Amino acid sequence: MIMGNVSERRKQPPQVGVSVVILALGPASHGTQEHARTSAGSTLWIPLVRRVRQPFLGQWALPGGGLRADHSLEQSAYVALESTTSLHPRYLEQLYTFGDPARSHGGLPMVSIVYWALVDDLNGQLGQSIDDNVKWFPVDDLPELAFDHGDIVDYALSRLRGKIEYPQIVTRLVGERFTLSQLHDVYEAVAGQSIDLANFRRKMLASGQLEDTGDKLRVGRNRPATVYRYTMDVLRQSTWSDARDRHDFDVRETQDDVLSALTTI
Amino acid sequence: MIMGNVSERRKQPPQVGVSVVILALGPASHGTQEHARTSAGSTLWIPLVRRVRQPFLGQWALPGGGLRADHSLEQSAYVALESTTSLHPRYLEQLYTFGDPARSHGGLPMVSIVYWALVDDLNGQLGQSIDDNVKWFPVDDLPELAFDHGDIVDYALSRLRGKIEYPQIVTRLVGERFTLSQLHDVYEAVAGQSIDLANFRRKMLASGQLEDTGDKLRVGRNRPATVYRYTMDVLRQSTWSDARDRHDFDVRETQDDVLSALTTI
DNA sequence: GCAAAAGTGTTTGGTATACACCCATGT
DNA sequence: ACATGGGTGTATACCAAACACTTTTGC
Repeated sequence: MIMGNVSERRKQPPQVGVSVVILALGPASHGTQEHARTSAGSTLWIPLVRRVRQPFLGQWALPGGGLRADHSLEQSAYVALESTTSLHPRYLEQLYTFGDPARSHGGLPMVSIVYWALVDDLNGQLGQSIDDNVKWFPVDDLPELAFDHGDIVDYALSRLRGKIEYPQIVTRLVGERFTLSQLHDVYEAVAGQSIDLANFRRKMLASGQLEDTGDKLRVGRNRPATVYRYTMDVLRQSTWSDARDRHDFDVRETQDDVLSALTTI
Repeated sequence: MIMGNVSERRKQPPQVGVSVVILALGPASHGTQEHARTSAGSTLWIPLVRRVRQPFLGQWALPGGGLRADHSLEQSAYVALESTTSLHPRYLEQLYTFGDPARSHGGLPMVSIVYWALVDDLNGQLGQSIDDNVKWFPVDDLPELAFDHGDIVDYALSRLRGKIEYPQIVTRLVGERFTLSQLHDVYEAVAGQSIDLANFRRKMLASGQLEDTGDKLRVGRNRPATVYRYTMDVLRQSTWSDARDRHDFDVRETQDDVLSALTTI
């Protein structure tokens, strides 16, 4: 697809694509004195792909793909996600659209509509990299990223921190049923700092959002902890203030939407 | 520009454009019993353009325009804004990117990168509509909008409400120098509800963000009010939590950037 | 009994809210 | 003097942080 000379191309619309910041809970990264303070703990991990062309050839970058007129942006992000991790996202939300001409650093001007996603707990999947060009990294020990992708990851993390209160989000990380310690662990992993456990317990229980399942769970050889879940009320209603955040769909539905979109018109 | 038949077109990337939600402070809209409660007050106004083609021909819609590879998204939004209002934005920030195929309602699939902007107080400019196809409306009395633009406006308002605490934002609405009553008026206009003035005063003064200019301002024939401004410290530092919000540039600078972008490469 | 994690109590300080009240000014 | 908006005081309630303490389990 040849596009004429440079001065002609300047008036053209730029390339448009979708990128995804994929986050998952995993074991605490080793060698970080940072997490020696915060209890044993978990950390967030993120998959990156190695670039196979200029610019930034060989550097790590966010997974991404193109747009199609018959896909919603969310569907495009979904496809990009699946093609790199083969995991199903448990949450998917638009982050921001980046379009500064300077960010392409010598490549074609590029507009990236960036999504962020949560996927299942990935314990055990870390070792077996499907592809040599895809690798998971702990967010507190990332390599240098291509383009402005480092900033983008930072932004995704701040967004997650801002939404950790929402049951729809935290549930995707800790699961449907959890002890207060597990929930606490997730909060600390996301916040990146320690949180007083006693106050955390009270705050959570006082919120009225949790209900006792009646079960107990013994992690080590210590006193068993009671297992909680979010109440149906809370999970159903979007307590979220703003309308654009209503993207907590069940992703299996969206897969169907992809199919229906392909057969519509 | 003919693009082949429908099934071919489906695999193409969709059209991409920029739209802008432009907000300005103006007099309270008449005939709204809503604002009888909240003091005399002001309201937010927004300019809309009448559509001159299908779909939604004749309906009111958000101003917008195309993208160019040598413009940043912000610059494109800036151009779209100027061409409809001939006003300079005092604040401009990306809102969201809309791209569901269904939203075009029979038109070509369209991705809209939406910005929201604040412009100067528009008292006096309301009557003299430059163009018959551009008209200002109070946000609490909008007509039915084309596409999903109604939702978009709602979202822009919720975003503004979420950011009213930021000096960079509120300053663009109330000006650099203001009495606490004026500031209070703006807060009420944005929140859409009344706020206890006494507590508002204390909260603002206790924040340490304001400093007395030494001047007094008499609005009617009552006791003169002291004039405040935000401290330089506060205005300089972005106290904002997230990195993507750093778009509180001085727009005059950006105009220069437009020029330099046109002359670069 | 002891270690380790689960779970409770209590104190302290800050902040939001409601509302009564005083002050300065022009007519 | 009095109406009007500017400006202050105060009581209540709630919420977050800090941290000492008790309980339950396996060894």
